Amino acid sequence: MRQPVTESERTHGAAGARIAARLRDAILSGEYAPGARIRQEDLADLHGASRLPVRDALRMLEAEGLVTVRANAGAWVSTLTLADFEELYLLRERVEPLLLGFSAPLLSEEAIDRLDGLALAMEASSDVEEFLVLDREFHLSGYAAARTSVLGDFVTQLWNRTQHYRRAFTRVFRDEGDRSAHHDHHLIVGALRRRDAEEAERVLAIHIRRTRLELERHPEVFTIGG
Amino acid sequence: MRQPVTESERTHGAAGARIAARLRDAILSGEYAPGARIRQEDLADLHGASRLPVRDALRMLEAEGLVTVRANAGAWVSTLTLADFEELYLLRERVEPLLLGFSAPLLSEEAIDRLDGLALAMEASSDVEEFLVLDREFHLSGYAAARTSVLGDFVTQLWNRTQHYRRAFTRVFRDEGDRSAHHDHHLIVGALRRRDAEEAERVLAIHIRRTRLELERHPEVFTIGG
DNA sequence: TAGTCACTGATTGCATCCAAAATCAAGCCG
DNA sequence: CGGCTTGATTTTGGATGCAATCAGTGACTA
Repeated sequence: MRQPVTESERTHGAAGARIAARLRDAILSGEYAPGARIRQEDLADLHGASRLPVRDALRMLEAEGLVTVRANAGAWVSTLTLADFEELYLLRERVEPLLLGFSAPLLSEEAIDRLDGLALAMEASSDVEEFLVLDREFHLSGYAAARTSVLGDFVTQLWNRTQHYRRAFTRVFRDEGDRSAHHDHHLIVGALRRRDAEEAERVLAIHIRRTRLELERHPEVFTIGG
Repeated sequence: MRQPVTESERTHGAAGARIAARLRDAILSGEYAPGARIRQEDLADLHGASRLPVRDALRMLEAEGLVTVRANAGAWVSTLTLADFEELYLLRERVEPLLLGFSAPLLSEEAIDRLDGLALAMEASSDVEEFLVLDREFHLSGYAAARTSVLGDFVTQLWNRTQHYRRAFTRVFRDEGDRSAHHDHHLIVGALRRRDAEEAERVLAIHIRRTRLELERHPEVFTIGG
């Protein structure tokens, strides 16, 4: 009856974890589109391994919601309906402020400076892909100081699941010249700097909600993979 | 580029899923204690299968948080620290009311009658194990009408992860003659019957928070597995 | 005597092979 | 001519065997 030491260790076989990491990046970068078929043997050949660690990798990504597996049929990159997306954003709206509450008091001044820089860089950025990277970096860095065992990973998974769809509708919203997102970001940084975690959480919740509501006016975004 | 039909299908190999289901039940029923070692070959022999579907099962349960796997070392039934438990209850406090909000308007009158019956049965129950079953049934039945794709499963996982520790401290709290939990249950049923979802959500949040706060006064419960 | 190192046993991880299930296309029947 | 059934192909699922890694024990040295 020996205890597993700590959560943060490599929990899986090296090969399986490597393949999972690369496939995850490929999906998040848009290399694999939602709905795309994933064949085990292709991945095995690509990584010079057998199909067994590939199966492990697929199960890991399935657990993260990035991949959908059907018995005796195969694996596909997960797709979201509009309802799914709204559900995930309702979750984000409730969970991310909680995580920020854990992180806020532990953020160093330097970390807050970096968040400020990211917010400014986002405003200056004109490239959608760059904006997506900066936005993700801004939010996840804001949570990075939190010492949680499940919350942090869960939030990252929520971001990963919605990544491709964020890409799709960011192209629409940015052209509309919506400035409120940038405004929110600066409000959050300001609250964090004043060590007013409650205010930061409040603005974050509104920030996430705003995106969801805007999306409801652009349901055509969800004609992507389905 | 063919779509996976629907979420609710068997997504895994039959053998792996069967083993996972039985192991899950064994863990939830307390047959395996937190911190207990799980050997692949034992499970394989027990189910008359090879170690391969067993590994699949372990990965599934790891994804659900019930099992902790370390590379080249083995699998253990997950243990929780007091901080972990509080984190999970903070999550429940935010997520379960959201799920109840999805379910409430879709609950039939018969379903609400059943909830009422469960609440009464809990009050009458003197056996801890029976109480745990009824409590779980009460809550999860209350959410059962929700047509969600991730929220419902997530909440079930939160319940499963905390199951063993609920068992441990329920023995303590019940002896103290705390009646507020029963009071909450009836308030929730009443609100549901009046189709006042907001009130039901509010009471549910308080109900979950109360348990967390009570637990903070009994940290000795967490001397269980580690 | 306490700390370190090497060795042994046990357990997991991966590769190969075979079986089972689903997909897809062609042929058949209504 | 369209829908259904049937068969071949493709792809996944599982069993066995071997290699790699880790835990635990004992002896050796300072």
